[in-house]
Amino acid sequence: MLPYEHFGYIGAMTDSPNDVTPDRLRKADALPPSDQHAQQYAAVRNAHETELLEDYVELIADLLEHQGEARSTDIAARMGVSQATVSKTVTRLKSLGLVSSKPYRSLFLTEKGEAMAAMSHQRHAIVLQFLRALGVNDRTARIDAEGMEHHVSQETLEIMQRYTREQGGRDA
Amino acid sequence: MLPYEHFGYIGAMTDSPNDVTPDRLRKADALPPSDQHAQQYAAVRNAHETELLEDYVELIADLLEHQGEARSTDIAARMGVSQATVSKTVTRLKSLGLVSSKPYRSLFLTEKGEAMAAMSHQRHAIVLQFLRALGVNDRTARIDAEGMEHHVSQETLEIMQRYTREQGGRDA
DNA sequence: GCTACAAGTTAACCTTGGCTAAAATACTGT
DNA sequence: ACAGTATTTTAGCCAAGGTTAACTTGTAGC
Repeated sequence: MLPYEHFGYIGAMTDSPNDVTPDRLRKADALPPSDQHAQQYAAVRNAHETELLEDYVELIADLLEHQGEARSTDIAARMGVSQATVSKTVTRLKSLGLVSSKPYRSLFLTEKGEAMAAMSHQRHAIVLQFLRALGVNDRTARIDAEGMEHHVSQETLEIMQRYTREQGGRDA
Repeated sequence: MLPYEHFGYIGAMTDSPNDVTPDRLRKADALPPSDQHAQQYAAVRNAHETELLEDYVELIADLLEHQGEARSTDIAARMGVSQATVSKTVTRLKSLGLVSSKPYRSLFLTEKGEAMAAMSHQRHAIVLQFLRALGVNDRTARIDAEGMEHHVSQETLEIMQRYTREQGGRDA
């Protein structure tokens, strides 16, 4: 079954009397020019390519920090994936120069990997904190942040950070 | 080259003196229990499965509305992808009962497809308007919305909608 | 009504990210 | 030290989403 089939959204929101969309937003309904549109999709496809890599590297960094080592069993458990899959992906991470390890041994990050992990971690944290500052429930915020983090631009991140700061200050 | 390599983010944000994260957020640093963590990733993988399908139906609906017909050339151009790819994906959409068409003819949405498109379109609009209400530049907002929309939960969507409403009212 | 070009399809290939099952290596306890 | 268990890797499978190149179908113009 496809997700939307049990996602009772339409009835709840269509033709809502609360639609106060200002006119300046109505233009959202027009199609952008083809080439710009294509670039939008390209950006998403592009993000997808690095998503998984970032997730791995981020997780490895977390494991190294919190448990002292990053074993593929743990990664498999945390990612909810088989160890074989982890092994294959790690091979790819190595070939990209993000991870290093000797066969059958625990994993480490290269400098490049650490840079990526740090960036990823920050982005993740900013998005998560932003969602919580907005008032999203912790559990939901974590799930949304995991999915959203790879698609949030630098510009938006900065705005989120500013918002969180102001909001955090307000109820502190 | 990987995207993060030209994304000068770390220097700008690490150890910022503006880190006023309240203590209640510090726990974000701890790893969640393995099984919960796994569910987060599973949710993301799940979203990925329907993402492309949603993008297609949404685009087809837009084309039907704005140009009267949805031809695969246009889809290919707007998605920035070859026609062969569109053809293959459309075959999949048909087998899922989302799209209908006779060979070599223009595409239509089934009821199921329309339902999905409507939901997708609303979600997209909410996220896009939210980002703009936050103060994100239009162009950036479009790109971010395209990527984020599939990862935003019902709960967060409602909060975004509320925020947009309040914010929209404020400067109207 | 035929010819030429545009649009759609099919075939053959690639990479990624899953899986299971089996083999190789490392670790642990007696 | 070595037997048994746990971990990691490898092999072989699959589907999705891309590609190019070749083929089919549709449509316009003369």
